[in-house]
Amino acid sequence: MAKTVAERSDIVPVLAEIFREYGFEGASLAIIGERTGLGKGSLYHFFPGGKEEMATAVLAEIDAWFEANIYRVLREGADPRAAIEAMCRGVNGYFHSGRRVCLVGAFALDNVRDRFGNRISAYFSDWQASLAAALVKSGCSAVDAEDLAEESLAGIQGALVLARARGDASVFERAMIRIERRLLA
Amino acid sequence: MAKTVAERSDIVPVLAEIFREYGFEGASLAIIGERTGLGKGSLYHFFPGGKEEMATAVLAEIDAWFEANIYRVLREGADPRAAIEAMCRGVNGYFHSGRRVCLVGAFALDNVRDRFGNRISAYFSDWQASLAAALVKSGCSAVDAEDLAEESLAGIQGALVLARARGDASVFERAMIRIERRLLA
DNA sequence: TCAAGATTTTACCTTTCGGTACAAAAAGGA
DNA sequence: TCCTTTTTGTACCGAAAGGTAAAATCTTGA
Repeated sequence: MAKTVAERSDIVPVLAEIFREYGFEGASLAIIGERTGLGKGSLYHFFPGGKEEMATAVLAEIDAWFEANIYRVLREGADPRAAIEAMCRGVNGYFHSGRRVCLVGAFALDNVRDRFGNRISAYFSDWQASLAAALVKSGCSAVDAEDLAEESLAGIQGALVLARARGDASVFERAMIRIERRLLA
Repeated sequence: MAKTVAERSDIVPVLAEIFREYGFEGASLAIIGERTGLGKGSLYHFFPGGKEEMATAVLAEIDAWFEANIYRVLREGADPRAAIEAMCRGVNGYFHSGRRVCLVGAFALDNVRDRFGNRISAYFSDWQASLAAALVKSGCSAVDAEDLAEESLAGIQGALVLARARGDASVFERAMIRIERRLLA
């Protein structure tokens, strides 16, 4: 197999950032080509399915990152409180303290939701389930854990919306502090 | 002035629903024409500025609705606790208990945010300010009121994202109950 | 009734969209 | 080396996008 000048795995993060900035429909092949430095030929060589396959790859990578860095720690970490703290730190870093948008959330509000419905739904389900698991380990009842996890996820997503709407990332940082405090209470 | 068969004011709500469903870019003139029953000629007669003017009109109408039905009551209502309860009821109705998306929030995450930045930003600022005003009247400190209002708005927006992502409107209803309880505590 | 304005129909324009075809070019292994 | 496979460049396609122009039709007040 020929050595790839540009690996598929190198392109996916660039695609992710493009989709975050322009949305699925707004990310034209012209923009994608420009930002990745790849012509249509190369793009369709790596992603024969076109934009849809690109977005699927991006969502898969996001899913893998959260699974490895957030969900697994929450589910399997020895110290649940430490895992929750790590989640808050990790999430804050991932969203660049509120300056970066959640692609999954943006897709959920967009009309592409139907196309990627399963992945979008799974992203939040997995997150909520693993967070609730950590909360149960730290002494919560199962019902309270589910409820608190759901509230926290909504708080995060909403804070990202608000931060972006007002052009003020500090909204997100304040939200994360509130959420962490409540999760550890 | 000739009697208008279809008033501009009759079209705006239809446009709003279209933008909610398809987003700004996704709402093509073909779809708009089909759903409003108006040809391009009529559309450009009422909205010479094209899609941009349509979206501006929709945002203005949303703003007017919230000002008349939510913000004003919060600011000027005699009983702040009753005003907060009315807000929760009104918001729950407006978003169809979570089955309807917040257009302003969706625009905020979209790449059209820059184009309508002022209106998007004002929507949330006005909401937060009026809610905080009601909280202060009900005994909150100014700082706590701002913080609690911000948290509530984020909770609402996040719940709309989650409800849409999981295709489960009950997420939103649970969130509204939590938020109302906390606002009245 | 009739002129003036408001509204709609129809046809058309340019640009850009996602996607395809295919040949040229690299790259690697034998 | 040379043959195979992988990767890229270029040209092209039909469809759909947003928008324009102007004639035709309808409404209404005088």
